[in-house]
Amino acid sequence: MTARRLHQKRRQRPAPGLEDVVFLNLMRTTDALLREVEETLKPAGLSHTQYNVLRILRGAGPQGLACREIGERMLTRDPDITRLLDRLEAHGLVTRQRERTDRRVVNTRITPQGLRILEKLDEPIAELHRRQLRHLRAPRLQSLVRLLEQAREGRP
Amino acid sequence: MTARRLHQKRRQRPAPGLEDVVFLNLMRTTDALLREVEETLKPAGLSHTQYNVLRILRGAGPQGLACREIGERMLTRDPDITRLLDRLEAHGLVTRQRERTDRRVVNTRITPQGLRILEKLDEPIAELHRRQLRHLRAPRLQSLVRLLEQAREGRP
DNA sequence: TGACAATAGTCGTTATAACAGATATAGTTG
DNA sequence: CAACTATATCTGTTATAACGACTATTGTCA
Repeated sequence: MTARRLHQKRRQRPAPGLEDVVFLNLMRTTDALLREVEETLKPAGLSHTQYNVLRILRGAGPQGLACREIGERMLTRDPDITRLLDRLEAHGLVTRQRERTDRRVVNTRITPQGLRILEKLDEPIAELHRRQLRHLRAPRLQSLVRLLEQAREGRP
Repeated sequence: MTARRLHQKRRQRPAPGLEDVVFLNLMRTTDALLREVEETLKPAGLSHTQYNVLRILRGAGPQGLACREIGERMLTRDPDITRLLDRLEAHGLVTRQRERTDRRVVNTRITPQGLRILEKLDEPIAELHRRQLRHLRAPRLQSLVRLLEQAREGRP
């Protein structure tokens, strides 16, 4: 047994388990892909969170959504939807309006300008994702999706 | 063909490709797992980025590392290592010292206190990861790792 | 109805991330 | 060796995220 770099402290730490390796790879891969997405969004002046919210609002259609519902649909939960929407509203990409029936809720809708920005981004983003994952053929992508779903199964 | 919710705008958007679904699931899964990790780190007063850096420094051993090297090893690239280390230094978890041979570089080392904190977290974090992924047996975890590696292949 | 809890969102504050430019030191080359 | 380029880090600034406390409105039930 060669002794090179066997610091006494090191030996005490158990070897990293497979689960830790999964987590590490998840982080690295997500970070790598996300970075390129943000690069693509930068010219439009959107963060990926803002982009995500705009897509949610487009998906919701003309009747709009309440803050809470937006929060529930987001990819990466943000505890402060209010100010996120403030910024989008300041840029004219969404409008807000208090609900008349229940005056607690504020309804948010995407504006035509917001829709235009999204439309201009649709194809570049789809193209990017295709390029990012072009190494993998459909069956592998499907396994990946299935494994990712399973990985977060049994969780609130 | 039923007409319910066929808004004219909707039809124009192409159905989301498989690659988009992969990306969505990556984001969701990473977010879900990371959230619980941060929950576990909170009592120790560390963000996951800080935790990551401490682990890198522990791995580097007593000779320490330069900022740039830390940056290269991080899971999620941070453009401002300086202030991240400032905070860790303020909490007494790392020390910094200008290199004598090359006075441009600043060497950062983890302190005994930093090591103690890490040691207290090692088992809870490993346990969490095991729990998070207990649905999946080793072969699946291995496929997942392989697919994640492939997904970020051919990239800087 | 009137007190109380639940819900929806907002605001103040601090911490951290992102971006751009500045500073100091080291290598390189005519 | 002087000028130039590259490297390593730092600083100023703005934007965003995270955490709590706070307000307004609605629902519930004695």
